[in-house]
Amino acid sequence: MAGDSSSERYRQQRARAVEAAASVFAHKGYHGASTADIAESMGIKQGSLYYYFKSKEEALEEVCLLGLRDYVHRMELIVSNDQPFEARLLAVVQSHLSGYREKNEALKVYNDERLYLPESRRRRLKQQGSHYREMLEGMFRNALEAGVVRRNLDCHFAAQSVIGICNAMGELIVRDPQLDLFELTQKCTDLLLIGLSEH
Amino acid sequence: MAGDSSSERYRQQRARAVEAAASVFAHKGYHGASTADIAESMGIKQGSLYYYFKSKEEALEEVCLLGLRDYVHRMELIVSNDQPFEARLLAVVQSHLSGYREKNEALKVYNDERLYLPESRRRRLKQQGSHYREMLEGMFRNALEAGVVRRNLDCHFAAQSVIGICNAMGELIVRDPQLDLFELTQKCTDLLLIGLSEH
Amino acid sequence: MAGDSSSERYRQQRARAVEAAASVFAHKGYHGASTADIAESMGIKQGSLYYYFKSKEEALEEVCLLGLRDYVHRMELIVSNDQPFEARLLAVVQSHLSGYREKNEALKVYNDERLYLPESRRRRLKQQGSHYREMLEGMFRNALEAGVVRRNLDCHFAAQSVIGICNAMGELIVRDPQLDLFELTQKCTDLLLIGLSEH
Amino acid sequence: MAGDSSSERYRQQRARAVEAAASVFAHKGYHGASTADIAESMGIKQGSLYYYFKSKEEALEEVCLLGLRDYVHRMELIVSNDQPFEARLLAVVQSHLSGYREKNEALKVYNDERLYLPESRRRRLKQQGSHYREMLEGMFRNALEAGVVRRNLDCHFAAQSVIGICNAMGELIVRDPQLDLFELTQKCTDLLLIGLSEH
DNA sequence: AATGAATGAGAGTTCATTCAT
DNA sequence: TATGAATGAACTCTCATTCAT
Repeated sequence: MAGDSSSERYRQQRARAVEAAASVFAHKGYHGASTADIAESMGIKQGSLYYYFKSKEEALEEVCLLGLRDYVHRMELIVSNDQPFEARLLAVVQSHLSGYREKNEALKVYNDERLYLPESRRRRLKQQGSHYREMLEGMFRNALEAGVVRRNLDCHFAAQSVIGICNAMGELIVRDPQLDLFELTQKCTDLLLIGLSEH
Repeated sequence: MAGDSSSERYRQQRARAVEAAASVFAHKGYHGASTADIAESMGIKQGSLYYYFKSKEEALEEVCLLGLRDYVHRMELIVSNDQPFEARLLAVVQSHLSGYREKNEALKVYNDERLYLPESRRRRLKQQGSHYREMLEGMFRNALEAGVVRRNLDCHFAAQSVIGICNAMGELIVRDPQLDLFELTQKCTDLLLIGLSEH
Repeated sequence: MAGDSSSERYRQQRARAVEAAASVFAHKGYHGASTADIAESMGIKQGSLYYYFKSKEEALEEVCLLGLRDYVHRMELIVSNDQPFEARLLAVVQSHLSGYREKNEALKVYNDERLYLPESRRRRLKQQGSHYREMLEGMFRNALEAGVVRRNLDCHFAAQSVIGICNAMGELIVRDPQLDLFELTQKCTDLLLIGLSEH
Repeated sequence: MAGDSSSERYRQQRARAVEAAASVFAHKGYHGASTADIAESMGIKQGSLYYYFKSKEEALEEVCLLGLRDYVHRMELIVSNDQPFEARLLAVVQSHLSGYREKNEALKVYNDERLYLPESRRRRLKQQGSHYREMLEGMFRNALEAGVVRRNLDCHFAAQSVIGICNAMGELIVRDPQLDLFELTQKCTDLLLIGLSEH
């Protein structure tokens, strides 16, 4: 009745495992978290975790992948849209910041812990991550051609700054669940567009 | 003869130990680094480290403190100076970014690893850290009164953004030792002051 | 209709399980092999193995028993036959060596791994194993009475030697599937009968 | 006073560790033995074992190396000696059999467990092991030229047989500490030289 | 001031085993 | 008859820490 019950259950539980790992890694860091923590957080015993992951490292990789997935996907939507630069930038910031709320902690883990993955595992991540930054850079290059950003703008630097600011806000967002994301998004976009000074 | 030779030597070695710990923590993270790593990096044996630190945790605390010390001190100098806002902001950014180069890796450790300290140990750090942010906020409030920044500016957010952008650049700086700090400082300050857009 | 189908199937599958275990134990050793290895080797899942064995230990016992069964049986045939000593010895060697090929790996497992069985389980094996050696010893005693072997021969030692040489060859046989068993059998028998020296 | 005390102690303890490992592996097999068993057998705690070995595998390698060392060395002496073939063969057998007594269990471990070492680690062993068999083979080739062994003798097979018989006796020797090695050596040599039959 | 040796707690991982389905 | 899921004990290995010297 309920569909492919056999592997369906597995997929569900594995998804739960990834989320549990995301949450634990986000709060304790990769090395600070134990597999027992993860297991407990999803209500199974430590050894059982290995039914879903071959290793702790694989768990980290999955979490990072999850963190990136929607994030990259949304960027693709934004870039393929036909809106003015300012609107796009707002969308980027909004997507990034809201990521910290919804997609709970996986994105934070990607930002903070991905370096603990061995080079081999990081490759897939890098592709997606670079893709993201390149799309952002491309957006700035378009804006440059359109004359809506400063002529001397270093697009690589600009992309990095957007990401940097958003990440800095991530700390605040995760720590304070009451924070008004709408307002924060505005402020970030304003800062990026017109800076802090009076005209 | 040559001064208080016995305890002088101790102070020197202990300073070396803190630096060694800073370097190792910066590269491997607190949990990823072992006391053996630290000892080796300063040319002594694992056990000997405990002559200088009571525990690994204490080492982390010392590193964080070191990371903050000059950083805060330089901010105090900047704030007490009588220069225009733009020059001060530039000085802040410059101080922050150059910190990643000179003051070795202690600042990076403070940023990335301080959360692994238990609440009790974090108190002293918080004082200094808050002090820093408050000085920065104060700087913005002064600028607000002087009318050189936007009337609706959220000073707390502004301070956070400055720190966030600088931290984001830290990644780049640590990774690429050839990077031109002067140029980067300019770009950051420009971004913060006038944003990315044309006018 | 086609016979007692239900339990017939069971018997077949169980036989397959014993053979699978034999193969895996022979290649990886008892402790080096996992129940998952065995299950995989017969195309079922780990848990299903317990439908055929109560424990891994029981599997080892069954394998050893299998390894001995035909081996002992053939010895019985040889001993009950009315041939001259030389022919009988040849037959023994042939039976032993070909055992490594045909009766797959169960005999090798008996030789190498039986010691991991607890005393209680080893009892049945010992009976059969001793029986084998005693038949061989008896063969030598007959030959001694018949005057076809050296007068001072220690029959116990002789039996042990036959087994020892054959086992040593077992390594070669299992490792090299091309090896000519007929030739090897000749060589072993020659060695045992006339030694290595010129007359 | 007592020599290079610092590393001397270490060397001694490490030697004890190798012997302890030899003994435990010999009785329980590599996979059946735990590092806790080894540690306990030398009176230290499990973790401390890793002060002497980087891994359990390294321990196995060291044991095998130890098992081979004297064994190979004695063969070198025998081969370089200028004695008649019969005397040399006796010496080989004697050396091999007595190895099971004196050099305690390391040789047995080499024989039974070396296959559990990964290819990379086995290389050094193989050199020594092959060296041994080749020296033995060479001895037979010399005897062949001198006409003291059968003209049609397969020297490789002969060498393997010597080793095989001796190993088979090893089981007996280890199990029965009272066994008269001198007598057993004679019997083995006789068997190898003149076989079991009357003339 | 520094070290070698040891410790013990805890980590990640494997695995024989169980059991509802 | 067979499986997927889970368990818990055992195992190898790491590491912060201690201490006699």
